[in-house]
Amino acid sequence: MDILAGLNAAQREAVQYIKGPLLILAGPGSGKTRVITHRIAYLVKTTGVSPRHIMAVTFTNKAAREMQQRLQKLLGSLSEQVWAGTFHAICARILRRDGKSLGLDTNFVIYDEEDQQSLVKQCLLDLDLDPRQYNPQKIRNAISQAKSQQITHDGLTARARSPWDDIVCRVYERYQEQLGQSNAADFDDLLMKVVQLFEKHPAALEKYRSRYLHLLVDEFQDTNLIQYKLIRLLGGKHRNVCVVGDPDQSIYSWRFADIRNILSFEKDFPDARVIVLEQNYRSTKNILGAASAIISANKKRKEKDLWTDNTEGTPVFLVKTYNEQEEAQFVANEILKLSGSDSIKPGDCVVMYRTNAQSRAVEEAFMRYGLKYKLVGGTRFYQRREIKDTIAYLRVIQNPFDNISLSRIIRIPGRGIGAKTLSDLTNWARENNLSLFTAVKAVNEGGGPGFGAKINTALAGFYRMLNDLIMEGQQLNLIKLIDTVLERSGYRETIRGEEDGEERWENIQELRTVAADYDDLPPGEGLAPFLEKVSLVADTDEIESREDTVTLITLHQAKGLEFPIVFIVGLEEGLLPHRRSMEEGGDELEEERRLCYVGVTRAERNVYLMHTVRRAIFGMSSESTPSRFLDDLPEHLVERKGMIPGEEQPGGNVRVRAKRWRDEDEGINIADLLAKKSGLPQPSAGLAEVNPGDRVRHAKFGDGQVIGVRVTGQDREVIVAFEDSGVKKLLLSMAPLEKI
DNA sequence: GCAAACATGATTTTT
DNA sequence: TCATGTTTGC
Repeated sequence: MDILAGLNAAQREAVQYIKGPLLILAGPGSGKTRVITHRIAYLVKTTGVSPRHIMAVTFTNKAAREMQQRLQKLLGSLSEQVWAGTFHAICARILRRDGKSLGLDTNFVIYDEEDQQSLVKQCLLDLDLDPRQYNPQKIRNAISQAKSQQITHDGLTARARSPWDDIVCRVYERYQEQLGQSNAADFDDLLMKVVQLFEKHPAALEKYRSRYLHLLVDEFQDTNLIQYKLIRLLGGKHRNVCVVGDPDQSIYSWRFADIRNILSFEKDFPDARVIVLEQNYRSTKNILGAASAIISANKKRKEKDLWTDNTEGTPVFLVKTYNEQEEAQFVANEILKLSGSDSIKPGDCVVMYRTNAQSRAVEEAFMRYGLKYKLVGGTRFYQRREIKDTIAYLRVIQNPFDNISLSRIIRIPGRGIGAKTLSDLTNWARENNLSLFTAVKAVNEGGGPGFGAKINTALAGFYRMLNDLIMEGQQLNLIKLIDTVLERSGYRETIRGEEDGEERWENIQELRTVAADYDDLPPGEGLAPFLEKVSLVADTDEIESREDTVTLITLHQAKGLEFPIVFIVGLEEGLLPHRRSMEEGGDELEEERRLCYVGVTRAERNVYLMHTVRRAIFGMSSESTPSRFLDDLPEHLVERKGMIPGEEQPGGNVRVRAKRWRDEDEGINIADLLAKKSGLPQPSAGLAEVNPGDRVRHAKFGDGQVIGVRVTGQDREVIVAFEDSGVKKLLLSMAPLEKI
């Protein structure tokens, strides 16, 4: 197979330029992944580089997996020798192997954000600081930010400028101490410690440098300082570093991604070749034009000239609806319409939004319309309480000094050990500089802070159970171990008795399925790799896409995906751009704009940019203003739908508004058919022509005059001033009203 | 120690 | 509005 076949000139150049630093600026839909994988294949097949000498770094497991799969197709089994992984997975592996000199034992646990937060809270308590006064979340974030720049506790102390900084520093110090005692590393540590390792131990660095002679980095615009440092260290000698990214798609600065890394790259590698991939293979001309218009308004930006050979396509639809219910209803209606008349299926459609809360209205409408949907994100699998609990048990078995996991499971299920006991125990452990596990052991041996007989018995039972499980952990295969843990701890019984216990239990069974991959390993040896896997994986493998299922997703998560039909809802000031990014400086606003750009550039055929007149936020409905991003759309690329300016009437002329997207549709209205068939209330149906000023008669209240009409969800609320019964609010669909 | 009342504050979330 | 964490009463 010819590796270069089907590549355009720029792509080909990027594939063939293999010696020395290379920066690829890849516009959306420009075949970026193709270039990376073909480049690797080219290195191996054409220039004879051993796949063992290639490392490819990604941000997500999904990206790593996809890369691996595509390499498999190009290279066959040779592809397995390429080290393709996420920053965190790669670093974790390096630390397991070589982290001893940094005080990390090979079986260290990896703390996720929730664990980090618990630890911060504990540290605050240890330091006699009130967690309500000093927000643990903010402190966690500050520590994470410091680590992302390789600023140690000492370094942070040196630059502390305010009382708040001092608090952060004190917590940071204790926090690191506690991580050490628990033989734990948080996500940031994985990176920071590898950099420390390489800086302190040149031999270790040399080992990896001489092994991985070709380095590729995907989504380079999302790297933070420490990640870039790592790349420089690993690639600094052979300088065969290829980074691929798009500054216009940088949307993770709040995770400390630093767009300046792209500039630094050109400074640190002055001889770097820069290749820009500008041809787009994904979208129509109109969509690309709209996207370019939006992103061009950013000031701090490298100009890129995207173009496409694709057709012009339909205009970008600019849709205005009254509120979020009608917005969602429009989406549902449109999807049904498209899938009736066009070659489009619901599975080709995606609804994107800025905040997760916005999915609600969409879900409700989809349920009414009988549309299947898949919500991406939400409460993620490994974040679920029952999953975290189960994993915490397993972690303690693997590493009893893991204080955070131990304090999680000691009270669950209830075994007569409560908050008070736990805090006494924790304090005693702290005073004696012991781990929680050792403290429990001490109580069992007649020491400890001195509890009553009842608590002593409870703790003794807990300690015995843990010991048994630790022992048996050595002798059981993973699945048997998990079953034993759930049974012996009483967790199974407890969880199944709870509300939605069955669902939770099924989730645990799902975890057990993941464990099946490690069940064939010899007794005792499956646990460690299993825990590694679940610590570094944010989600279960994606459910395969189905033809009949619409995807609901945040704009952030949509990066890297593509769909024929894209709906972006809530393009309103305060939502997109989000109000929190409007407060200060232009930088965050520019990022919001990039977010919008990412959304639009996901589309292949159609884009619907939607906004409302009123939207409920935190339960309170208020007027909304169309997003400033919409102002930048050139009129000739746009077609308006929904409420058309100039045609609306003050007071809310319901009929005209509803008509717009229902009656102009040629052909049958599938939604109506569906609704009738299923016997569900027909959305937005039965709209009587009622306007303020009309005289009406009510069966009970008598005659009156309509003084207002308001849209509420699917219905209209009519306010009528009755001659005899006073002012009443009535639902148009329910009230026995007739016009007189 | 635990359940129910109460207060609070609420983007985005690759690992 | 609603989910989460904290206080309160048994």
